[in-house]
Amino acid sequence: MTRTPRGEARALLLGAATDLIRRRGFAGTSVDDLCAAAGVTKGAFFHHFASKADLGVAVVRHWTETTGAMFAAHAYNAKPDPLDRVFAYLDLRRSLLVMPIPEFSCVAGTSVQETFLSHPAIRLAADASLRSGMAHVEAHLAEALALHPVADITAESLARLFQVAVQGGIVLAKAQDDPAPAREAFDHLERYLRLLFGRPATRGQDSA
Amino acid sequence: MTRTPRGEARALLLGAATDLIRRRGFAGTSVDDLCAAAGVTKGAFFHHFASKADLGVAVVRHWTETTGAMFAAHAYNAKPDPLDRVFAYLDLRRSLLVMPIPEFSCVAGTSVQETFLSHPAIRLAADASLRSGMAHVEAHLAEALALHPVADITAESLARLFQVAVQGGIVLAKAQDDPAPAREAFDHLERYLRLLFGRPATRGQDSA
DNA sequence: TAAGATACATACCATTTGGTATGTTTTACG
DNA sequence: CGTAAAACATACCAAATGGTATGTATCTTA
Repeated sequence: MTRTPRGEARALLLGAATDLIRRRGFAGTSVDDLCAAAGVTKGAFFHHFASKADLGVAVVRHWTETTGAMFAAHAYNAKPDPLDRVFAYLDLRRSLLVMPIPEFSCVAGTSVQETFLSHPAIRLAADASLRSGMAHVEAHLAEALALHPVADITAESLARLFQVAVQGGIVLAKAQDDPAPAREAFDHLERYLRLLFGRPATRGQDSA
Repeated sequence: MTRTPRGEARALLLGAATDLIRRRGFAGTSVDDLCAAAGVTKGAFFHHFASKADLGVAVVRHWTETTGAMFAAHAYNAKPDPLDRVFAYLDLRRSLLVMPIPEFSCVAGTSVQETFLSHPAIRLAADASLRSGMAHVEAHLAEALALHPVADITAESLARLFQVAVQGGIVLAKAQDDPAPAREAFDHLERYLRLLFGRPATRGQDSA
């Protein structure tokens, strides 16, 4: 039986925490659960994290970095038209919904629901995480608005609406045990954008 | 010191649970916490509820009934035009956002995030709760669509979008410690509806 | 190569957890 | 009135909880 190589305990714990928090939430996941899932001992846990709350902050930050890198690295960022990039981003988000629900649910969104009062540090990390996700779309939206201004609409405001659709979609998907409402939320968001920007769907390229 | 009158322990526990779950989540709230907040002993708790999970199901159901009654009783339901009722409902939801965040956050939405895998009964109750909320708007939306059909749009689908906006708005509000993103989500939703139904905002009656 | 320093593992602890066993008091009702 | 069943309260328990104390192996670096 291969011992877990030295120096990886922290990464293993962050990975396990990402998984378990998405399944059971922060309070619903014990330190022992984390250690067992990561295949490390409690000594390793408290060597790397001062407390469970400290781990919570670290996971949310780690989650922010990994997901941010994933979206930043994607091919659609090369599209010339900014609004095309926005729609491609929506396509990407829709494509993620084929995975099991825990795998597309959001660590930051789940954590902040339970910890926004009890663990301010986690709340702040979650806030930064959601803002980071918004910033990605906001950049494309700002360019699109520069090319085609829309009255009373800012890129930040629309970016926040994206996050609302993401987070709300996850809640509905969990409740219904079905990703359909999340997908549908993105469809409505796309339709809203097409109405705002005056760009009707091209036949065959809209929601498949 | 007045002893808590007989026969009210269950109601007190449901009230305390509603409050505490919105603040700390389901797993983050202990049975002792509940009893202390309700001013009741553990004996009373386990007399009325077989387990903590059982209490969870009961709170979500209780929450569904009370909020459902609140919306059903509201004055705007008497407006003649169904789309006016939809916008009035949005106004009502916006007006709720002046309360502290825990008081407008959703018991069902918060609970289902952490329990959708571990407690199927709670998940089902939360699903029913969210569906109940949707059904309310859906009725008005169906009438509005009957008067003014919109291509590829159903009342159910739009009602789900309302829930997505509600739940997503709560998540963002918690993360930012500010109800503004929730309000903004409703503003966008209203704008989307006005675009779909071809009813521009009347000067002075739109979002204040 | 000696010597910290880092990265773990093991064993343990006080407290909290959900839950139970067993009372006592109040109410419904024949 | 008597009696049974609710509606609680009190006391208790085994397990799980977050956290600590202390040990040991590995790595770095002078």
